[in-house]
Amino acid sequence: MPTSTVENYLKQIFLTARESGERCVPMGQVAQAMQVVPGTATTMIKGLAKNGLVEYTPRIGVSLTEEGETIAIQMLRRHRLIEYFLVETLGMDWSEIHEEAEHLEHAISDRVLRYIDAFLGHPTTDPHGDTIPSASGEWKKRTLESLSGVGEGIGVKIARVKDQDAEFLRFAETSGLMPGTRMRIVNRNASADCLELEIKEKDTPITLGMGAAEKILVERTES
Amino acid sequence: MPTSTVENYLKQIFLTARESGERCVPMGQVAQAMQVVPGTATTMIKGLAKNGLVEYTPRIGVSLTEEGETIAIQMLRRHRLIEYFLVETLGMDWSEIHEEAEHLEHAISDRVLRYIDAFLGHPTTDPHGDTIPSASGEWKKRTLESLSGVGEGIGVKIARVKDQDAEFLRFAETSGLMPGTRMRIVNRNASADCLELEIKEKDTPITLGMGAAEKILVERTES
DNA sequence: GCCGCTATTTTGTTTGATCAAAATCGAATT
DNA sequence: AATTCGATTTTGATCAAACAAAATAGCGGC
Repeated sequence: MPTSTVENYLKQIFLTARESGERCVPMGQVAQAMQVVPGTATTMIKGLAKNGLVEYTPRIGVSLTEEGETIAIQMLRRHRLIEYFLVETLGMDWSEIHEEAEHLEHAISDRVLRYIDAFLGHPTTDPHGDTIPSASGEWKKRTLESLSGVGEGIGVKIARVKDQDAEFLRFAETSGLMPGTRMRIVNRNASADCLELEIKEKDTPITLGMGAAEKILVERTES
Repeated sequence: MPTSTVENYLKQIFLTARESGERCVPMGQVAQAMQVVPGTATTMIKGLAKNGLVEYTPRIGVSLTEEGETIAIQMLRRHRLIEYFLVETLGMDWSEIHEEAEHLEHAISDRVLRYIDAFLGHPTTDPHGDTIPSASGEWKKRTLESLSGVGEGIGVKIARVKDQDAEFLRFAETSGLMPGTRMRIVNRNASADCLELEIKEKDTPITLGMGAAEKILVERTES
């Protein structure tokens, strides 16, 4: 059984690779994602390579093997199922669940996870709107675009909120910026670096900086 | 924050002390309860003493300080709340929850535990019939006797099943020997070392060896 | 082609938890 | 009192994960 640290490294490599579009992730980024000094990452990765979980090329970077990727995807599944559970069943606050899930995903056995999955009715997306991989490790992708790139007058539905920062999530929640929310871009002001939104069924429009808008992924509902 | 190993030592000392009625627990018993070699226990306990969680007298044994006891009781609370949750909410099997709870009790944050407690409606006893300490660390004691000591013809209600062994719990469950079950001792045969029981609202009587009967604690319902 | 910057790797330590085996203490038996 | 046995304590080693700081490799600029 991999330790929780190993699981985190694999998950982080997977996420970073997805983010950058590259299969191979340089050591520096691994270290940064894991919040450790570079030397620590090198040592760990050499260990993972010895166990066949990653392929490691010195001075180039690291990529997941089949086996490593399977574990990474399972970790994502755990994380998201747990988030879903904390919000939907226990009624926890959207902004406080990430760190809890981060912890719990390593502690919960497959058995308990199966029961939770069944109890929840096998959900397919978590409260952030991220897809929950199936037990066999597959998931459907969606074509999403960032809110920051959407033009004036376009109607969209929030699909995901990328940020994990509790502060931002609290703000998003109180403003109603959650997955599923439908809205329209009223005004787009590039020089002021902000967007004005009108949330469906609410009257006060919201103004959002581009930095924040970038973190919100949407699907178009009308063009 | 104490590590999970520290928490386990404290819990085990508390439980062993309760069991034996002595405040002070000899090292050998600590080692046995923790399933480590005696030397390991000595080293750990010296560490706990340095942190003010236990009082340690070499060659005599160890006892909990105020602070150590508080932590031990909180661990019991966590353990039992989690067991309750696994059985009542997720519908897990009575025989498989102990080891899960053993694990989870160290992983779940106070915050999540509070939510679980509220979700469950603040229960006061776990599925084994053990009292769940309140958040402030108190609990009511009951006067229980072992089934092995009850005379013929007496009606009793199961209050607790002491064993944690999955095999035994499975047997107990399929036989209907669970907390709350009412029954009567039909026959008591000291030389055959067994008891014959009649469970209320069932017709086939059950025969139980004294070893097993000892693990079942009951309250009298008639005398 | 050499210089120096940055990213990476090496090396040496630390901490927590464990084991194995050797040393030692205490009490019961002779 | 001396002996012996069982329970404890000490000692020395290991393992995983981390850090700090020194060593090094690779690449762009001159």
